[in-house]
Amino acid sequence: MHHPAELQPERSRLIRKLQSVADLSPDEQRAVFSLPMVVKTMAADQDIIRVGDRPSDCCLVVEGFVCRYDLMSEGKRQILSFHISGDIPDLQSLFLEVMDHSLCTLTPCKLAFVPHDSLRALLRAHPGLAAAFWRDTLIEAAVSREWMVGLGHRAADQRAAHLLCEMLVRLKAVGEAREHAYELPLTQAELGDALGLSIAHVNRTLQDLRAGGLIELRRGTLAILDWDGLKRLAEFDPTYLHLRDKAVAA
Amino acid sequence: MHHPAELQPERSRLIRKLQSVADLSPDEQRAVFSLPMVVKTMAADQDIIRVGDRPSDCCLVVEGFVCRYDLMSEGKRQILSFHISGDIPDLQSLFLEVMDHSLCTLTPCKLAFVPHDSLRALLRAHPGLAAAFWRDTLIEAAVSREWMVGLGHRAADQRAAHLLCEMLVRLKAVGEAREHAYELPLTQAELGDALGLSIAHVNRTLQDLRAGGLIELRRGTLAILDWDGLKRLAEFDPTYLHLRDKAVAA
DNA sequence: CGATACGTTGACGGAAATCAACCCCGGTGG
DNA sequence: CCACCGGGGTTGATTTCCGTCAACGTATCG
Repeated sequence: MHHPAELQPERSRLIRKLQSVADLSPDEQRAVFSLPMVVKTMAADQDIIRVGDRPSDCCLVVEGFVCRYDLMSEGKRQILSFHISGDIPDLQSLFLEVMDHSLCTLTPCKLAFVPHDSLRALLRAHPGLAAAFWRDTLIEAAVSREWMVGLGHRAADQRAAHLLCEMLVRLKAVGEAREHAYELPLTQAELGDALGLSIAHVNRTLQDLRAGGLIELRRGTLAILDWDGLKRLAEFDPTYLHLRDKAVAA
Repeated sequence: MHHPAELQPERSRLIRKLQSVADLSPDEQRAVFSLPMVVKTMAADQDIIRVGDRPSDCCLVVEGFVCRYDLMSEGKRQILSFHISGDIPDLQSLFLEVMDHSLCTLTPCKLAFVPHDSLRALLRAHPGLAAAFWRDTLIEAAVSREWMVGLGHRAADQRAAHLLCEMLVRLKAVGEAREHAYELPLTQAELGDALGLSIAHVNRTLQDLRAGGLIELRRGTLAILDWDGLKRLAEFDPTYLHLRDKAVAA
């Protein structure tokens, strides 16, 4: 039986992502191709799962931007991570019954839902895949730590610059970015919720980056004009993303 | 062959910790008891592993406080997590070759080093243990996210209060705390590096908490005088720690 | 006993929050 | 067709939390 990639866009996104993180054997790739999944499209700003839910599926992002977030009293929102094509942001629900944060779409999205049972069977049958997924959750944890460093100790412009660097490298790793440009369909309010900054200050910060000739950001498209300058400002070192292909980090 | 717990303090700390997170069968416990490990004592403020290292062992904390940290330019330090008896703070090195942060002792410590090979063999032979360890790494990630919320959006006193709540629950889960008191042998500088605050402000913040009748903190011993008040201030909800024994979270 | 590390306190400054307009643009409907 | 609306972006004035700096207190230890 054949599973040509062009007929299996969901599964091939997942494989492309896993390949950026670990080395999959042909056998393992085939196993991923036979994972059952239900594809669903969602509008922007819709919750996928909420705090307290006990999901029985995992959600694979096929197209669009998704984020984890947590709400606090007084309506403040902290965005905990951004997720792109190939990510499974709630993989943790395989092992932690109840969600300790929510998941929502930031743009219109194509999502694919995989039953926990099928995933568990896959991991049991293919230890190499289990290792790859585990590795991926560890990388996500590393990204969280890097964000902590930013929130704790970096100034606003460094923090923003670091996020822009990170997204470029991650998007390139799954082939969703050009050399020094990519689609970043986020509002300044969303950036602020991720960076721990007010809307007003995000605005001023982005203008500083523009004024410094580092970036251009209009209508959801980011162009990095001075990659070295941006990296230097952010003190960006992609090691923490633990990507397999070192070329990507150039 | 018998392995009485009192003769195997290192392994029993590990088991106690894993039991707080997952349910181990007698067989799995026995397997953990036969893990080879080399015990080592270290003074306070010593690096265990550094950024860039490629360790071939994992480090189990038997006694003492350990932290992960990352340094920035201008000597700023962000503490990324605290680790206590039973934790394996560098378990990730099983899957991520190169360290993206450092690990150091905060107090004199007893540490036990387990070769990667032995751990890998253990996980291969006991899928239930693999699940328990995976679950534990996911919980650590959840703790990081909770810290992100604090660093991004909580005021200094809430942030400090939240940390104190978290440490109580974690220490109680492994039997290292009394009802509302525990040893917290951290300097204000270390608290500041974790909370993203300057030394001066940590001092003021702790005095606010004292003045509010919430805590008493002297010579490394913390007494929580008003647990409900502290939880309320911190908006502390222990769900994110995903502990098995709900009683602990009271 | 002085050395050193940790804790405490105050004065001052700055980065970012808050509050409040205002602009621009695409969509919608009368 | 234009008026209106709402979401997103921009800007300025003011405030506040927290950092920085500097001094001083206090305890532990060789």
